[in-house]
Amino acid sequence: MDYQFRDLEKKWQQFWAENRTYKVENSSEKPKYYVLDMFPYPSGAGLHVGHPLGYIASDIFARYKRLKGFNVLHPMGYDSFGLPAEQYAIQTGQHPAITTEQNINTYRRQLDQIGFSFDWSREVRTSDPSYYKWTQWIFMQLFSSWYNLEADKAERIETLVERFEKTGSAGIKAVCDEDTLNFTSEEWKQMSEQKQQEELLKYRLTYLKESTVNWCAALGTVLANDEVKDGVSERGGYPVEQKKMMQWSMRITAYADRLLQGLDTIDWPEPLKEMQRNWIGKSTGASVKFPLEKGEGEIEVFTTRVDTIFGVTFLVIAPEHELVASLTTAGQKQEIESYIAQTKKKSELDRMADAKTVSGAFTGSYALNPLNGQKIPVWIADYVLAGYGTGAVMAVPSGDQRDWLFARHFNLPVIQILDAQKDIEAEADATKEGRYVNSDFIDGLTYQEAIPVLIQKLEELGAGKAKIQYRIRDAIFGRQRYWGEPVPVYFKDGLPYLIEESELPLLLPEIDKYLPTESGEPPLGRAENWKYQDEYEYELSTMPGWAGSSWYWYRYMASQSERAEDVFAPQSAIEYWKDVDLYIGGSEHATGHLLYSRFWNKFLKDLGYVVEEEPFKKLINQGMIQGRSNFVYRIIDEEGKGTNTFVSFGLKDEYKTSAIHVDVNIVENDVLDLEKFKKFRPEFANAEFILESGKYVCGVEVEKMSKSKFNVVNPDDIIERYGADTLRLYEMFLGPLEQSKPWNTNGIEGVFKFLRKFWKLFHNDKFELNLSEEEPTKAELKSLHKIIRKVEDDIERFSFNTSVSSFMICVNELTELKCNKRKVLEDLVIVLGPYAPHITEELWTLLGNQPGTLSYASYPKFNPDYLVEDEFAYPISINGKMKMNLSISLSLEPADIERFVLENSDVQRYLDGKTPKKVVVVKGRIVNIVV
RNA sequence: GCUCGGGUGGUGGAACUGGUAGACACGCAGGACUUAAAAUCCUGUGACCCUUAAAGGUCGUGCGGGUUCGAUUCCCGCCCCGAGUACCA
Repeated sequence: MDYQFRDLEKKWQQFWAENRTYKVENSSEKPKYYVLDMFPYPSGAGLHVGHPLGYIASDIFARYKRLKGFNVLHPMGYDSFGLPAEQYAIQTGQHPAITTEQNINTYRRQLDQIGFSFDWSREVRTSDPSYYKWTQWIFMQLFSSWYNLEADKAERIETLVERFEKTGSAGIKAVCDEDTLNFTSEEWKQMSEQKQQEELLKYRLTYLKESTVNWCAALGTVLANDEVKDGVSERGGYPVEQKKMMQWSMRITAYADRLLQGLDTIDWPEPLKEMQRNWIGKSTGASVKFPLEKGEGEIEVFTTRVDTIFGVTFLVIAPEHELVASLTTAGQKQEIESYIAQTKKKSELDRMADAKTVSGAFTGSYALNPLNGQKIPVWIADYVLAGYGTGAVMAVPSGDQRDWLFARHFNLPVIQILDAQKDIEAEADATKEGRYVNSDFIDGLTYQEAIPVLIQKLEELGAGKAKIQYRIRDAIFGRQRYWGEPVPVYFKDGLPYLIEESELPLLLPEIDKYLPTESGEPPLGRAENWKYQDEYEYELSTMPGWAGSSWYWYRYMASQSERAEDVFAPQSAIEYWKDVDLYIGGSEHATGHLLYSRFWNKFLKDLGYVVEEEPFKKLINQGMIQGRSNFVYRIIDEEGKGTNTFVSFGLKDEYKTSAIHVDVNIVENDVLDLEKFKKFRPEFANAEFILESGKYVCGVEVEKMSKSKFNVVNPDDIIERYGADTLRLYEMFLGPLEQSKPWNTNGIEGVFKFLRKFWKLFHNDKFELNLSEEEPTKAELKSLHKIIRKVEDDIERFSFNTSVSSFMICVNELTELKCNKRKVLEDLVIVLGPYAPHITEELWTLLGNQPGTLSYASYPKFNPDYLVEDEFAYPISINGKMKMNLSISLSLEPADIERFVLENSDVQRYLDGKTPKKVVVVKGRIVNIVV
């Protein structure tokens, strides 16, 4: 039979499903291996050709690991809560659950067609109540915990209550709100229940807080910082404003340092780790209090250069700083007010664009340098951000360029502080070299010497202390949305209480419309009779998109039968699978999903529910597949109107034209299918063409893959035409996995031809199975063992594209050798299996093996003996330039090789009578003659 | 600005620790088979020069230097493209 990929692929997909070929158990003699993909959000558009790239790579890896004798967990599911389904619901009135279900069905059909070896019995959907029950449960654990800095881990809130009862608030080191009270154990016991709860909320790992949030009126919701880009919402591009609201927050800051430390223990791409480090933004320095010259109070600043404190010539506080009003003197009032008004007008965007222009205003007040009593003017300026540190900085113009520019602009003094500073009249010099000058008691010291002296002095004076500052802020956890997990909380006397664990899941109630209520409450406010115990208000916001994805890899560990148990995943399963060995997904989740997941994982570990500190041991980012748009060029007449004539790309510069996107699916190798083009749009029905060499060549541009650009390629179409095995191989063949690249179908024929050629190795000209039982020759074994080793090496370093090339070389060689020997082909089938599972399953059975056993065969053992050569064609170079090859026995030693080479008549000819100055011989590598 | 990637034929890309640059594939050109086309197979294909041909030569991995017998690979300086991030004190 010819290579009938359609029948054959359908047949095997059905076989795998019916026989549960890829179902995996939570125990095995074999070592475990967990291969995870970032699960998709099931959008209405279905999969395009870019989505499966990572899935194909992970599937190859999973299949390879099975062949290598591992018990492989390789699951898939859906991140099925999210905004698009809700937007669609608002427009159409259809319940998001229904459209989500439909989209999932499309995704499943598309995924199944590609031949993935997922264990579908472990599928998860974040919007399924049996799943979000446990998302809610984790929320409850966070609510019931506090972060004990002494133990450096999260603990049950009961341990905090015990300490309050025993010794009051004294000596408690916790990550908590700033406004916690000081009380004795007696005072604690005297407090009302209400008061106690209020106090405890300041310690809980998820807590209510009035926060300034990114409010998007158009979407009717609050957005996380990473959902806002350039002052507008990432999704939809609507304006975002700052608004104060009571919000659920997650105390991720408690884990800032552990999240940073952990990065050194995991095998992730360096750029991604760097992004997380920047996001966490740890800086080591000191906080210093500058007392006010007049009246009570002080201004606290954070600085990483406390050593420059004697160079401070002014303080700058953010325009939003709480002291601005009280510091402003009558004389400066007008100036300050007009400056604040001016900054308020500027959007976030303008502020960034304006980075170079210096602006600010003097408050009229002074503070005192705590170390020498110097009078220091206090200014406001918008280059100081209210949200970072204390919203106030000490300005050292000689050491900081921004301060320097500010000083120049407003004529403030610049004091040199280190003798190594260069010309500080020209610009600031932030050096730490040299010895201090103009710096009182640290004069003459070096940077290293000065820091401890200063810190000690500041502490003595009570004017400051060493401090570590983080950029990361607590994550806002509430969304004023419908299609998300309800928060398992009700309110009594204005304070939040958890519902009982036995009452989980708290189901998402039905509502009439998916919009906020008239009074501006979230959509859940529309639910009728939705009250806890018919009495108390439920929390009306829902959880953000990242909640469900922050722990899903644990749910996969629970097998289908274990899902019924009353736990998110059985302890035995967690102890068996432990963590994800390989995680593949896009780098766009660097500071969202991947940070929150690490946070929840550490929290679950602290409470003893999971065993590993880090959830994802190794991570690979697959590159983005961009679209490759094609264009036709319509000729424009003198009046500037479009004509009905289209000119080929190479001739377009001879005319006035406009470029029009054309559907890439009617273009092949950049040549337009004219008939299909005429049917593309009615207006083109009578189109005329100016061709070059009989063809219409289209223009090309790389853009995002999107419907409006007519450059979306659907995997279904590729599979229909070439089959899934070709799609899988081709996606890998396209280039290195981690590199972004435009999708281009131009080379796919080559991969398809390769599979046909491979098929032919097993068949004669009449397509009858034709195998030989003879012993393989040396050349055949060499070809086979080259590929055995190559694929092993390639897969281990995630270089899938190079294996595909090597398969082609191997099949070319075997075709040349007319090799149809079972002993060679059987091993080759196993090696190719992970890449092209359908064709290999078919051939595996044709070879006489039990159907379905290929997936669990053993990867052939590489034998280096077959690759041993006794001769090597040495490249002979003269002055480093390759001239010729000479076959020389590998048993010869360099001295003999040198003699042999120099005696050779062709070499003599190249030397042209000159005597070599030096001959470099590297055995088995190269000979270089220097003349 | 800072951080991280990346610049190799007409195209996608290969070259793993410094050792034959351009594997493999697409495209293109020519040929075989065919009434013809598709499919398939064969040959050639970095640029330039020389030559009837065989052969040979020069240049060539973004640019300029350096180290080395030898550099796409290592070092220094610069240019360009992409991604992330940003008055972070």
